[in-house]
Amino acid sequence: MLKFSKKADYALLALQYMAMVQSGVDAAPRVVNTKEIAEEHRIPAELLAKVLQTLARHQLIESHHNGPKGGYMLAHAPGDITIARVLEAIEGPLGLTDCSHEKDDHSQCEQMSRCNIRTPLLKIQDSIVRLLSGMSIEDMLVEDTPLMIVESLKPQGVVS
Amino acid sequence: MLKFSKKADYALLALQYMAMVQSGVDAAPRVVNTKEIAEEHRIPAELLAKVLQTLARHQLIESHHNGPKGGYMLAHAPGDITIARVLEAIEGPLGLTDCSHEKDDHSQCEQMSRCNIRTPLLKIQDSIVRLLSGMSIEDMLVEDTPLMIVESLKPQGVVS
DNA sequence: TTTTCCCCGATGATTTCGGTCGGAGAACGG
DNA sequence: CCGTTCTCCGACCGAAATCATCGGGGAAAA
Repeated sequence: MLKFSKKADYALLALQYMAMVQSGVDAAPRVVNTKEIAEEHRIPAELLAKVLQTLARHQLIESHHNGPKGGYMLAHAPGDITIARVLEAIEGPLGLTDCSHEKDDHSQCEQMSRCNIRTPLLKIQDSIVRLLSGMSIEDMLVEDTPLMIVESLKPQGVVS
Repeated sequence: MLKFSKKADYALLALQYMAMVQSGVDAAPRVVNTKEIAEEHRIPAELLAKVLQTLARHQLIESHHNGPKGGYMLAHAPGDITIARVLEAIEGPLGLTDCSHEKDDHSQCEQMSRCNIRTPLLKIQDSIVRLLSGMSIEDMLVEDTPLMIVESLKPQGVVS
């Protein structure tokens, strides 16, 4: 459960590789093509191509279709590309429930009035989104990944 | 993305309802049956039944098959039933990637040696699991759900 | 005995996901 | 100048998981 799709994995893999190439020792803004990433990570090139197309359509990377020397480049600084943005580009708006992005009226979900778990789940979802928004591709470059601290505030003192 | 399955939704819904009945104004440890929950929340009874069976098999609730007065009851205090436990019971061990529960050797994933995103993703996963483990069914009973605070620590000062 | 409940298995429909195919445009080599 | 080669791009298709349903069986209460 909570598993990323392979497309999301490939997207993160590719973006991390592109950031590593660009921000690496040679600061030359090189253009990388699909095959290079696919061979580097031993993943099917066709599926990766579709993932990169989606990323380009969402402005996360920019495509240079210049024939044999074409390819992709990051459209933003690695620190500005958050995990949340990548996931939203690949798999649409992220939300735990179907009713995450609906108004409080009962337009869609009939049983919203009887639903007692919507509010708590929205809280959890908000925390996860904030978590994913706090980590960027740049954070995946360093060896020691920044650690996320999560602590829960319980207003009323409940006995554990 | 990151969406819960309907079975997970039904499980949380049912557990919250059972907790509300048990910990409500009448502290009588009443037994609730499948049909009652299904009609209360307007969800298909057959699927809910299977969900409850799964929860019982994982010791989260206990079944009382006492004929017409049979049903289910919480097996633990609502504060001891975390969201993480529920999700694991319904959908198996939770992990962002396929290689979450593998050792560091290359037993399964061929490209693990080339995978530069495994460590960061494991960090994120750990945060999410900690988040889901920090919230219980009891927290879904109160009106104002406890809020989760997430903050990221960036060890080395990176320019934003 | 009849009803009502929990329990388990098998089945079909719907959606998503993973993967593959041909087409259009631009640079390189002759 | 022209064809080849390389790239990106969109449409297509089969496989797999999921959602939902049904039927059979056992046990306890009415």
